[in-house]
Amino acid sequence: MSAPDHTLRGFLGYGMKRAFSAIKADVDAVLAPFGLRLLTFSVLVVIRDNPGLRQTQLAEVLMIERPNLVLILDELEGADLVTRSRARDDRRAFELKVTLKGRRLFDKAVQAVEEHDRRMTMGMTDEAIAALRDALLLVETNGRTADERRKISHP
Amino acid sequence: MSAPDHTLRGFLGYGMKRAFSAIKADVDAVLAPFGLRLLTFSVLVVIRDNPGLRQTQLAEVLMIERPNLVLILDELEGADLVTRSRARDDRRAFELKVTLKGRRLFDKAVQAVEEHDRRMTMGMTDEAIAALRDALLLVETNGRTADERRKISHP
DNA sequence: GGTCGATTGTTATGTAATGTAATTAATACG
DNA sequence: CGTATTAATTACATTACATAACAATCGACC
Repeated sequence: MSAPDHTLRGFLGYGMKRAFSAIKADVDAVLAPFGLRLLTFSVLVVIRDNPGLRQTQLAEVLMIERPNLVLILDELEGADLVTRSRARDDRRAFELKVTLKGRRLFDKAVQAVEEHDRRMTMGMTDEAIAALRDALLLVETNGRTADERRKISHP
Repeated sequence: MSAPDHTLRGFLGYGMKRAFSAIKADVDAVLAPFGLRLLTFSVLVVIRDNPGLRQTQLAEVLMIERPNLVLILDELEGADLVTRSRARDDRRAFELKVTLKGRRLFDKAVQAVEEHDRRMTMGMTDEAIAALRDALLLVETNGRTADERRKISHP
């Protein structure tokens, strides 16, 4: 009687993978008309929130490696959504800002993603949504803690 | 005062990405000593649950494309964990089974992943864990529903 | 009973999202 | 000043996917 993936569904990691893959497909589809995807949108949001941020800091916030940002920023800069300008006090670094065009796109994209979020949480109460957010943060923390432990024991 | 990713954290998709990435890193680390990763472990679990399953059905359960299963099964077969045997009633198809060695590894890996799950949900009540599972399933369903809608309107 | 469309597994190939190592330019500091 | 460090970049590898095309086989139909 049980579904063919009954046992597999018992593991949290698999459930997360399936849920993430579904929500990512939807958010990417929602962002496609703006020429964005989850990753580039995330970059845009963080720069919008922190004008003048440098690439290293941005990479740190997003927990991705610096080299991976280069192409993403090339893309956003090429689309005239963000600018890289050399920092006056440190000529190695670039200060990142969102252009006017980027801000306009950002506003529309945010609206679309908020709508998407509402669709993804359809059928949940506000409390349940808040509980989900809390749970995701806790899992992330627990996962990162385990990761730290690993890096310390195998340095 | 707000964190540099304050706005970004407001979006569910990003929270899911971060949580999934953290839990995946941990489960992969947990499975590494067994020569497995989340993906190969998932395949092993489904075959263990459904002996005689065929590749097409397996791909359907896991929602991955048939070609991508080929290398994974080569890997598991090469490690003597699963067998492919031609189906008697359809000589195009293979029936998949877990070997004795595979079953032994499976038992140990399952224990390790259950322990990992407990670590990832540390700090949550049983009710909160159940609520998280329900929420993930709902998000997955909502995401897939949206996907269907897209495929119907743009066929 | 032979032909043809569909299906099974496979090969070849492409892409997105990650990671590491090495390079260059600029800074920091003893 | 010179040496180590840091910022961004380049080059490259890997993992997890997807699509297209193909050979063998099946099944249905005339």
